[in-house]
Amino acid sequence: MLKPPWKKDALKVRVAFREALEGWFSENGRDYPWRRTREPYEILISEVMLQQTQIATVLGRGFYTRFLEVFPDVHSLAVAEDERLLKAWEGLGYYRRVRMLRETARAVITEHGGEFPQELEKLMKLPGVGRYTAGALRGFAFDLPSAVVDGNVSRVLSRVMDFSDEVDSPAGMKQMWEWAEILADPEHPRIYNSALMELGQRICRPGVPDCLSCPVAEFCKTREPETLPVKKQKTTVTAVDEHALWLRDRKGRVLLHREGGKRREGLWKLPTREAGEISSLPVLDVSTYTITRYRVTLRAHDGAKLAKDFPPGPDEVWVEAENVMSLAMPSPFRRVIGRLLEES
DNA sequence: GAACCGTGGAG
DNA sequence: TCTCCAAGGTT
Repeated sequence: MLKPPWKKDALKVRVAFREALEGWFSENGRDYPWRRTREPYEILISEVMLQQTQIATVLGRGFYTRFLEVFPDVHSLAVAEDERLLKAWEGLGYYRRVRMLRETARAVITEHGGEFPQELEKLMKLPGVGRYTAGALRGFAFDLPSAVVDGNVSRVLSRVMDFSDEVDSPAGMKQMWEWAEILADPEHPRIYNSALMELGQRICRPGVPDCLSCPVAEFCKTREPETLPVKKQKTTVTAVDEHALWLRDRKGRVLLHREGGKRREGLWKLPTREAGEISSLPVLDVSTYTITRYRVTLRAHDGAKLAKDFPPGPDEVWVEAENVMSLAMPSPFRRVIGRLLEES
């Protein structure tokens, strides 16, 4: 599968590639908090936080440090209550991740005697830990041989190997992992994996990469890096309307809805209704947000004119105004509720 | 295999 | 305003 310059003297070329990459990293690698620890628990928290989330978001808003202060080890996380758990994750999105983190903490305790396993297969059985995160844990925490493929790595590899098929199809991912395994450095897993990912983040960027600064440019086969990687066409965005209710009782309490279901259980929002039920009520606030393939226009309607004995629906409860903002909410609702509370 | 799951920054 | 997409995983 390998082509020039990778075909001839394959082993020698691989070693040279690793050395160039690791040499660059040793001079230019950045200092992140999760690179200062070898605690698998702390590494895991960082990896899960960083899934589909930029480093600047995790670092800039203090999520990582704060989470570890609240939940410093698997034991504290294993017994975390929903409210505190979700509050520590509020603003990061993908709230199921933190729920699975708690499940993983419990599994480490009950199935592994409180210590993280080191085998890839056992790591991948932990909830929310897939092939990438398992490989990252092995490499970063234990410095054991491992390959990683994330968005950075697949971009780097697609360019280095001039791979113009879709990288995010099952076949494309299979190819990425194959190359990642071949190229991985069994002797310096931690440094090599860090270097490869940071190269993708800072040099081999999306769009137009900084090839003049690239330490492995001589190994790179593509002539058109800006055209790679090729990704599957995304589904079109659909516009939808969401009608929420802003309702306060005589004591000033606010009616909120606590979500059920597996994915969003425990997150608080304004009660929502079908358009026909409340769309004629005055609109207090209009905002838009995007969730998966929907662009949502969220209207908060004034429920003051509804019957006084308006019956709350299931999972809808009155919350003291001063407690509202301390609940964990999806960001769009948090913003709306914050605005409406200030106005009144 | 496709859909789903959040959010904020960059261009 | 709009699109892309970021240290992915689950269903």
